[in-house]
Amino acid sequence: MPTIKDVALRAGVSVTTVSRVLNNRGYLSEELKKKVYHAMDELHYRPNELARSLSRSKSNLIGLIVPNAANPFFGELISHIEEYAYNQGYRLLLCNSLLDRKKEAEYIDMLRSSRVDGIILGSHTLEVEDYRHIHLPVVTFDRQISDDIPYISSDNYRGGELATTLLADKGCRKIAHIGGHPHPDLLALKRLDAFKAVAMKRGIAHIEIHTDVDVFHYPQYGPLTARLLEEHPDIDGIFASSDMIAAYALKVCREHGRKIPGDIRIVGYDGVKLTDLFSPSLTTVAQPIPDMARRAVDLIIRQMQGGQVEMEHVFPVELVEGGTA
Amino acid sequence: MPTIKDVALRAGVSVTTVSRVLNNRGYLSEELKKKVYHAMDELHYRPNELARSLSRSKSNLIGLIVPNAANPFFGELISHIEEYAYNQGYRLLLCNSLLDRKKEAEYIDMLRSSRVDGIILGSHTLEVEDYRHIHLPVVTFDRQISDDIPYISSDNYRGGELATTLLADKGCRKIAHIGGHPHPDLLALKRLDAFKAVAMKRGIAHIEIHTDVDVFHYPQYGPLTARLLEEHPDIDGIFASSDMIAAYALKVCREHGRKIPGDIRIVGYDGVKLTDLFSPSLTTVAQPIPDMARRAVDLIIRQMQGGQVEMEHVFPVELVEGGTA
DNA sequence: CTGAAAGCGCTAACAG
DNA sequence: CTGTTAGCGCTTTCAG
Repeated sequence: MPTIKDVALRAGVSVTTVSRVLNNRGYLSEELKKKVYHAMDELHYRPNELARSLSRSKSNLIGLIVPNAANPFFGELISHIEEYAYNQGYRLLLCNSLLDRKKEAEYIDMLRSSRVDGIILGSHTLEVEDYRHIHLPVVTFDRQISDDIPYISSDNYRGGELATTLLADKGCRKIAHIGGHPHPDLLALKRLDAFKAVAMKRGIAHIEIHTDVDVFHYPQYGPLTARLLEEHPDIDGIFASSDMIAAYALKVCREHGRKIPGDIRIVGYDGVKLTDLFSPSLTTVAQPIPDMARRAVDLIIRQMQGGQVEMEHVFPVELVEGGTA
Repeated sequence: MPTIKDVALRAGVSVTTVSRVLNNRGYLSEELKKKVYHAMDELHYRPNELARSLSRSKSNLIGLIVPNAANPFFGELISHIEEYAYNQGYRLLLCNSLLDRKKEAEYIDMLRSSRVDGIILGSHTLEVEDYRHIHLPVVTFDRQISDDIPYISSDNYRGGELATTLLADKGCRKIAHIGGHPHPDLLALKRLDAFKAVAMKRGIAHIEIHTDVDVFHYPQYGPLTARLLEEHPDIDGIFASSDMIAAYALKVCREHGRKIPGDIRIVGYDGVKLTDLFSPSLTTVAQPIPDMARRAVDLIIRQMQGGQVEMEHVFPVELVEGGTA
């Protein structure tokens, strides 16, 4: 593979000059540029980013840790983050933590070794302390790790209000919230808070059920919903903490002979593309995923440049009325 | 950030020695190792992978280009590839081509600049010629680019047979195949071939419809299916070329008042996790995604090591009977 | 405006 | 068995 030296030789200039045209620094006559570019083309030259990164001590790499790329929500997030990062001149190093503490810690180490310029955390199973030692631009999704690490989230409380209010307005008398384990650090918990508050205010019976630990292990939501229906046959509204959970709830309700939305109304959360693939489409509280993805990348870049950044980035949600509520 | 030099100084040895314990090369007394490890710990030392990669001219990076990480099939693929690659000591550089020729070409250039050790192509919109110049271990999914680039696919023809035979066995009299644009290079075309062959043999009326270009632009499958139902109201079986397409077909059929599987039977392809999230679960031809992911990584590694590899890697498919057929 | 040379952090001959 | 030293390919002072 040709190096900058080969190009210099071929173009009859010094490596410094080649480097200059490569980075377009300082004055360079058109003629000179042409000559160098020509040599590059002839040799099929591709600058070695490893060497550049090493020498500049800047890799233009962003690490992204998510629980699982196979999850539709994270799939969309990844897709948008990658796209925007690429447009800003950054490459993406992707990691699936599978919500495993040890693996997540390893990944963080690995990313530091890789000298990424920053880390976007969509998964954060570790303790606050573990994150303080990263010493790198970081931004998290849906968790406030410390007051010097910016976070991005949707307006969870508002989302919970929208969903629950919709159920109430549609006349539900007994509603349930289904979600993952309510870890106190998770901002998604606010969806539940709002659910309770609205139900209370509207004088509606409400119950909450959740998984033990792994929020993203979907098969468990089937039995969970089934149990809900058996123990509370009079349930007529469900607020699921994600669209995937809503989909499972929808399925199980139907299998139990309930008409949706006739007997039971269901509202999801996230607004992933997949929602309109169901029949009827899922009614859901949509997060502006592309905007959030973009913000994540921007925050990494701004921190990298030493800029001061806001710590809270709460994005507005929107109720998308499908046919399940 | 501490360097190997700092560690050497702190441990009272040379950098060579530190490098040796880092790579566990040659004989090293336990005592010496301890000393070095201790120094590393004290300094919170993390070897700089950029420097290592540069010096060894091996990055332990694998580039993965997919059409879109938000697509459930690719989401699962990415997830498995990442997991296996990581276990083998490789990191993943992810790219979304969005099926855009120019972008894909740019990504390939970028990955070469990044000195990835190999490229896994889940997206391949370019001409054969463009790929011959990569000069790097490559493996593709579902497309045979040339006879020296290994490819991975499911047994498309067999899958098409399974799906179509199922429809025939269930008594369908007029069936349709819905898929993306049938690009001749795409191995997925064999699903269609099998569909036609089986339908012919069983004496069943059959038609095929497909999108114009972008296979992964799902919204278009709605209208496409709607048109199908209007022009051929007597359709009683659909073989969709992916689970996502099947999901859209399911939805549209229902919206047109058809009972599934009573009036129309639907079979998908891929076997993504999402299939059992529908009610009823989608009947589909499942590909062994984890095995295929693993093979992709193995093939990159083996080629990298200069090993000779088979060119064809066709994986068995399995009919998964959900409730739509 | 251009080039020589030092250095980014690590590896690997090659000596000792 | 351990250390010296010359790269890996590029950037960036610092002279000229």
